[in-house]
Amino acid sequence: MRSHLNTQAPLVHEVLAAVLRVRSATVQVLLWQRALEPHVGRWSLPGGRLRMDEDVETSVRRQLAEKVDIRKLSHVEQLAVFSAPDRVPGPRVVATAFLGVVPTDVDPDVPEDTAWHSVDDLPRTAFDHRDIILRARDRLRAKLSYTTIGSALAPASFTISQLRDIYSAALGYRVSATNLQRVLSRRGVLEPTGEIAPPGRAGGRPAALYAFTCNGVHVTDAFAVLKPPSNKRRG
Amino acid sequence: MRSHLNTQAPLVHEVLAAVLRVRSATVQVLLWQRALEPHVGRWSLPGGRLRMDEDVETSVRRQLAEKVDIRKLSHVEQLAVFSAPDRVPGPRVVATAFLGVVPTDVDPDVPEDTAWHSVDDLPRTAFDHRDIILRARDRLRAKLSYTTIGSALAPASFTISQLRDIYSAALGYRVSATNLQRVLSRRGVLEPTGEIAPPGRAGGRPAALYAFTCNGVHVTDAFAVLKPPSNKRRG
DNA sequence: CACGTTTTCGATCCTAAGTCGAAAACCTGA
DNA sequence: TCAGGTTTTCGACTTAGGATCGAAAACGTG
Repeated sequence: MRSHLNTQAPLVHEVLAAVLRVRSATVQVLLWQRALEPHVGRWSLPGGRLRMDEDVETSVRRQLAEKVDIRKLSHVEQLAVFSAPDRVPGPRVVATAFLGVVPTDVDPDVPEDTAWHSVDDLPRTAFDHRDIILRARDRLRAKLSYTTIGSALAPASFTISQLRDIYSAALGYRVSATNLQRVLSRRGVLEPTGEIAPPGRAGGRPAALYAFTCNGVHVTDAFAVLKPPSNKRRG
Repeated sequence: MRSHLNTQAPLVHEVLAAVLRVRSATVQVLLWQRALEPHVGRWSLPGGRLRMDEDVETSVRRQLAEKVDIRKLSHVEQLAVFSAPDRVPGPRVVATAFLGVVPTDVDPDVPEDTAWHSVDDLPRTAFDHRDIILRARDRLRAKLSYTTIGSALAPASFTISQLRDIYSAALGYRVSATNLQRVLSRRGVLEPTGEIAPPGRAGGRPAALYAFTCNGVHVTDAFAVLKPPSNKRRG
């Protein structure tokens, strides 16, 4: 069955990364503006061609390190394959899309043609990249409920209020600090560092600093849900 | 950046399907035995090369329909990309793996060289196909908790006991019929057909027939978990 | 030092899953 | 026909964990 594998039209495999972070109470994605046709001026996801000696994850990490200055992503995972025959003009290109996450506290230098954009207010995007971005955001939202992917969004140490703001921005609805605190604590993924954050200049009780106990993102054993507030039960 | 895409070494993209079903209280996967080198005699997943005019999902459905007689899979979804440079000998082949599901009641004709194998007791498999199969099983298990993928495993109508056996086999641990009934009913995905199944020849109260209300597999809005019974809470 | 502000913590409510056991409905064989 | 075995079904109870609220704690400022 694999006897004449090389006898067909050429096919290119590229990797693309939707790198997300939370900033200014919104989810942002890293995009760069195309300088060449096709789709000049439109914004597109970083990535590029898969080399022959690397797998897709190695490739996406390399290209992110090369093209934009992001060496310490807090999380990377496969998202999906995008393979519509006409997804890009010209020769066939199949893409493996990734979800990347950067903590709120780091602010990596990015090249001139690169910038963060709010996912809720995207500029004109190239090819099918808009679909990929939205898919990445949905994945992030879903995983906040039953994994420790929140640890990839948050800085190394934080107050519960800060963490609440991060979760709220990522999920798109207000979550309670009390409940977030208890849910994560009960799961055993949150622990106090012992340190205290200085209060804001408006006063207020100084907040305790917390950190995630886990290294890396993993599924919570008995996972449960952080539900949107409102919609009550139905009969 | 995409100026000289065609100037590199050839790359082949294949699609592979781990088609699962529940039978004889086990999860089974459809495999075919290789007749050619490399890996002659080993068992491998159905699939094949991606054509230039189709996306990966179209491709995997076509190849399943061609190579093995499975035209009505109850569910198909992307699993992951497998792309280790040396995953197959010879020219580079990147694979998009799929999870497929067949209901317990249909028994499609399969070619001579093709057979169902228990996932818990696999024969010698080719390339990295064992990893793919196990990944597919894990995905199926996880999704039983928070999606309606059970509707893809089950026949069109069934008794709660039958459904319990299906869930038990797929999950690998005994689930309670009472609880399963209540959980699925509360989610609104289960409804009685009104019909009654004849009792077994050992007697017993005749069981009511049920059916899933949903067409297709989707995530339950407020999803929760079917947890393994035993392990009690920790202090 | 009264007042506004923010965090923190306990108490309570509620949904939904896990468990148990009895009743219902059927068969078979004496 | 009826006693005993079998399987399903249903209700009641327990338990886990998320949602909500309000009071207390701990800080600034005027």
